Amino acid sequence: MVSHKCVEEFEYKGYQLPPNARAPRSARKRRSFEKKISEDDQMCAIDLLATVAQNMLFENEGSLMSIDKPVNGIEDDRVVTRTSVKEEISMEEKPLNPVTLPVDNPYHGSMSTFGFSSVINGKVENEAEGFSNSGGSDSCQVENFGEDLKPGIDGDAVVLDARPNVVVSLGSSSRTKVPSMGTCASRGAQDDVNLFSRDDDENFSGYICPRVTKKSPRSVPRIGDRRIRKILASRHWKGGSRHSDAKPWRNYYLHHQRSYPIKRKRHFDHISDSISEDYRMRSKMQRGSRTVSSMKGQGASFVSSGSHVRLRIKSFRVPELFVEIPETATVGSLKRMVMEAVNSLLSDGHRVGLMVQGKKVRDDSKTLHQTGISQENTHLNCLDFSLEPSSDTPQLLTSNPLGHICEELPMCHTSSMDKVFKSDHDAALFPAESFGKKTATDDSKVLVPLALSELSPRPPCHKSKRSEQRQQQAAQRRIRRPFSVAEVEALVQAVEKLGTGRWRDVKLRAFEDADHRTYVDLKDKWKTLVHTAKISPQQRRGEPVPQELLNRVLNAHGYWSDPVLGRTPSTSTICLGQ
DNA sequence: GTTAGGG
DNA sequence: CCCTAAC
Repeated sequence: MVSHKCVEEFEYKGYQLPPNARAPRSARKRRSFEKKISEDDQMCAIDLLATVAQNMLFENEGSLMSIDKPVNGIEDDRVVTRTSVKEEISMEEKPLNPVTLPVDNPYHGSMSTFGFSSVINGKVENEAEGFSNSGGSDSCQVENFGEDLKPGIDGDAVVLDARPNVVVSLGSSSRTKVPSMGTCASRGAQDDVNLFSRDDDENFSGYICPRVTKKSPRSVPRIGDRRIRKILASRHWKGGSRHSDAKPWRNYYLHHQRSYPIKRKRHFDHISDSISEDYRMRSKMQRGSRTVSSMKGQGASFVSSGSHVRLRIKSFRVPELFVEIPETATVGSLKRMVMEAVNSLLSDGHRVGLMVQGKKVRDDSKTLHQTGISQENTHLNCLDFSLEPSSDTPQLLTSNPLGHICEELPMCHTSSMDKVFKSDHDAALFPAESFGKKTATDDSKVLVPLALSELSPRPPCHKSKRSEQRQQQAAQRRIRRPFSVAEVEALVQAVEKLGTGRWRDVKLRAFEDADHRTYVDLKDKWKTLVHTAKISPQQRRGEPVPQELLNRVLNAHGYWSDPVLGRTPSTSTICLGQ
């Protein structure tokens, strides 16, 4: 008999011809799915916001930050500092204005004393959505917003690039000085947005110092961090069939329904130390703070009598969060998102990690003294508290259908992006242009990176059905990262070589180190490149792709899509026959 | 896990 | 960029 066999590689005009690679897979027609997102799926920022706020803010003595509330994994016997904090709060701080959050429906605007307002270009924008109507003590100061959130600038969205440090200060009766920390401080002061939230006595302050970077958002955090994505993917996205290595989030980005659920990172059990460090609570032992008398039960081995350590958690940092919000959304909506972000940082579901002089202390049974925390070294700034994900149930996002509030929030879409405080080495791939390119009918959005912990808590929602949970769980969209010309070049070259059906190979070949580019991304980009190449230059958007590249795109596309024409196997091509 | 294609 | 279906 005669065997017919095609050899492995072909080559022609620089194209390498893999076996059976040219003929595109037969087109598959799919039925057009109705939008499956029901009303129930819609989640509004206010849901979580209010819920979380209710959960955490005003428990017990009405302390704004209810550190005192037991957090998962925290045992009374070890959280000395927790108690301390509590005591300090109760001793030093006046209670907040009580806020009534209806138990049956916590979602309806009772965020009074914990609202954000903003001053944009010197103008106070008061939202009318019951957000900061706390008895006249408006609570926000936004300095130097720098730019308006003006709609319709060529379709460009305004990017508020916040590498914020939400700093929550506790335990000071004096006016809270929000410490500048981390990237915030190093970023320069211009165009910062400071959002303060506080009660009448300013006992609490959330601080966000984003930078308005419509021009050069170079400090966008990486979203595609491989490590994170792997964790996420492995833990929660088994069912998804997406880019397996990068599937921490789901898409609930409902263009047409204009309802954008808050997307938050869930927390994951084995988040690494380095991650949890992002949630570090820095505490400084300070002399002169009030006596903390809550070492009960632990005093056994605690050095000499009366040797109390005075701790004060002065602040902690939280990582970033992105809020994508249309320019047409209200200021109140934005504030709500910020609010939600902050709240989510503070609510429970986490445990506290402790580091002493850089070393993690895992043994909860140790005394402070044994651990090296003593009166003598309280002056050392050697204690780090971190918020770590509790190891129990995974984080589930839930929401309740919320008709009318959703209407007030035509579009709100929060996406917690990457690990914060990540290096900026990927930031270059996040050019400003990335936020434009929307059709006239497409609402521009504003990306506001905010602080948010991917340890975001479980909102105390009445999660009823598992399906709901799943839907809520899905809530993260990767940030848009337009391809640079260089990337396009690399892509084109790879496709020329490998063809249009081997995206994984393309990825490996040309984008191996680009964690944020999955092979699906590459495939998608190629798709758009082909389209771009076919339309007139006037219709093109974004950073112009050199015509030469587009020509190559068309060539390669035509070449690889035509199963017969356009290629004349040369060298190693051998079809064995007869 | 990959690939293709619609949204 | 996301999602699903088909491999």
